[in-house]
Amino acid sequence: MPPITILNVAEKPSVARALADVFRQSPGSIDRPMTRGEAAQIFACDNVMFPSVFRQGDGRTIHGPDIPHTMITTSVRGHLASHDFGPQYGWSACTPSALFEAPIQTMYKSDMEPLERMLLQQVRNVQAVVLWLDCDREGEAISDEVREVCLRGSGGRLEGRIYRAKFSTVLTQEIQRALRSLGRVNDAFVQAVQARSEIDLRCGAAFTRFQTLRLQKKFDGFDTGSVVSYGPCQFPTLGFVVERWARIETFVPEDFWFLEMMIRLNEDGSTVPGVVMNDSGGGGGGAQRQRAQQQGRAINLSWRRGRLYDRVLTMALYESCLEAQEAVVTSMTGRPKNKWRPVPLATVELQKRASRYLRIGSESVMTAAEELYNQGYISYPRTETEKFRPEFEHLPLIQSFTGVAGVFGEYATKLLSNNNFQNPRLGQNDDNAHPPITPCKAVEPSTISDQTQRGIYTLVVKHYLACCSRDALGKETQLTLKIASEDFTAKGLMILEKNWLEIYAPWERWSTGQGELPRAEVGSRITPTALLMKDGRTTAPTPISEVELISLMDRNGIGTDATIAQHITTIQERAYVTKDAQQKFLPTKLGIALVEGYNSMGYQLNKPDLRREMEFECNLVASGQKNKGPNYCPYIGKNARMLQSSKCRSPQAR
DNA sequence: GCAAGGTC
Repeated sequence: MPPITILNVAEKPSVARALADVFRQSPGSIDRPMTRGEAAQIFACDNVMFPSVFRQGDGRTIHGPDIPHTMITTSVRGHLASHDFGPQYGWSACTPSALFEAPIQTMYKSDMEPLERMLLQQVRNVQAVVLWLDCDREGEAISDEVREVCLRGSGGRLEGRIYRAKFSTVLTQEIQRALRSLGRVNDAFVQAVQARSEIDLRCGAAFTRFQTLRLQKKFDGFDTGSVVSYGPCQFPTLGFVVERWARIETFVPEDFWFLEMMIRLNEDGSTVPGVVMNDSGGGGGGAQRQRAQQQGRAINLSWRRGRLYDRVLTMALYESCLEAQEAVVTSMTGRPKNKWRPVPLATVELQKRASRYLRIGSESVMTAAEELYNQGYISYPRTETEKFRPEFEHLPLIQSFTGVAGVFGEYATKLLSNNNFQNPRLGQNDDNAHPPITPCKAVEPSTISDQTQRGIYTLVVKHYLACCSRDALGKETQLTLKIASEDFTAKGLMILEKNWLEIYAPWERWSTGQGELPRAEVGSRITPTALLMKDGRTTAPTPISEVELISLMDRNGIGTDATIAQHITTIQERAYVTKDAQQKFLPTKLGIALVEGYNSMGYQLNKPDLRREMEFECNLVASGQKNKGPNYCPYIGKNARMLQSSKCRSPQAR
């Protein structure tokens, strides 16, 4: 087979650049100057030794021997196509529920048109196309969009010559492997994404119009400029905020009682003698107790039962303890305890940690991270990956930090000496498209002028160095005493080696409680210096924090790592929730009214279940068990029926 | 004037 020209298309410029670098490194290849079109960079390289790609008569893809190809490499920027209803389905042109049936048009928005033109032009001169879009479901759908444009541009000439590469990292070996095992676009994945997209558009637009128009009609002076939007992700997000608020509103405080014990022990573990509990002050007891109270170390023990909501019962137990006078040491344990270093950093965890440590909102985190990524400070910031590939070279990266002044330099130097470096732990998730979020450039944070970016960069570096460190080591001692029928315990920790906690200070600490406890002998008797019955009252939960909100969304599959922050911003922009001075979220009247309005009609739209059901259905489509046919979606049916139901038609009557 | 998903 003669040498051919192959067009390689990536999902984003960074991957295109990395791919082009791999092609360039092929021995004997001849690099052509990069052209920068109006839409994207286009890299060209002649004489690249790679497997020849072609299709057999039966449609199967096989690879031929390595022969020199010309590789043209470029990228799109996410989705090429967008979808909307036609002009005849404008706001005033139809009833909202008509949107469940209305035809949907595919178009290329103005910012994507130049990319479309570029692809149309490039395919004229190539004999094959390889799609290097991210290897996730959304990437498959974008592959389909690119494929469609390429077929159109080639007038069908490239039919059967458009291939899908499956790769998880842009490294020479992986790219060669991918070229030897080229496949086709997975149509089931594409259908699943299209189904999800169509449902989101139909439901979102229909309900948004319904709510907006209905509320405008119903309330005088309703701000006509604002939209009362509904979305399958924004609504459950609002639901989490309202749910917490409702728990606070309906909270009823409860009284509780508990016992507390204090003892004194000498550091060698021996008991402090002569302490009389419950002493009335008569005789020599008072002076004796005073002396004893200055000896040894005071240790607080907490009640094994925690708390009781029954005063009389607590009182009875308390009295039995007072009567018993003496406590017996029932166990004394000391065991090594480690505090594990974190797993490599993914997007959602970055957002949570930035909120917790730096009080930066998730949307600002992503803006700053994006900017840091564009300037080459950190790796791609939108990833689920929590494990490094085995070939990742940690030592050179850590080495690059040894030259940085300040804590980074000092810690990196330490990490490289005395075998301190440890390969990072493997987290659970992997999007098979990107590495975990990692620093790419070693600098002193003070050289970054933007405060938010500086904070995020510092966090990424500290987290990475912590990942490459040893676990923190400690020794935990636990002392248990029994008095009458009741058990009391005290825990103490001694930190032996801080390791990763050293670089993660001051954000991460390890509470040592009362420090290492003196070793008391099992069976020895101790008279407490105090035994108290205390009371307390349960307090209402606080409004939901951003960290909690992100966790709930993540756990319930509301949004993705790249969109969670956007949904949180949306419900603020729509004036459904506000953020208070403590960075906690409270629903507005409008937000509460929307959730409770649907609830009172019997529709739990605030719950994440609807989204989960829909994702489940889409998974069936992705695995080929279901079709995205005309009647593919009970979700749409359910929602259409709801909007057409009498409850939604005449809310005034209710 | 609507969604959520990519990416910048």
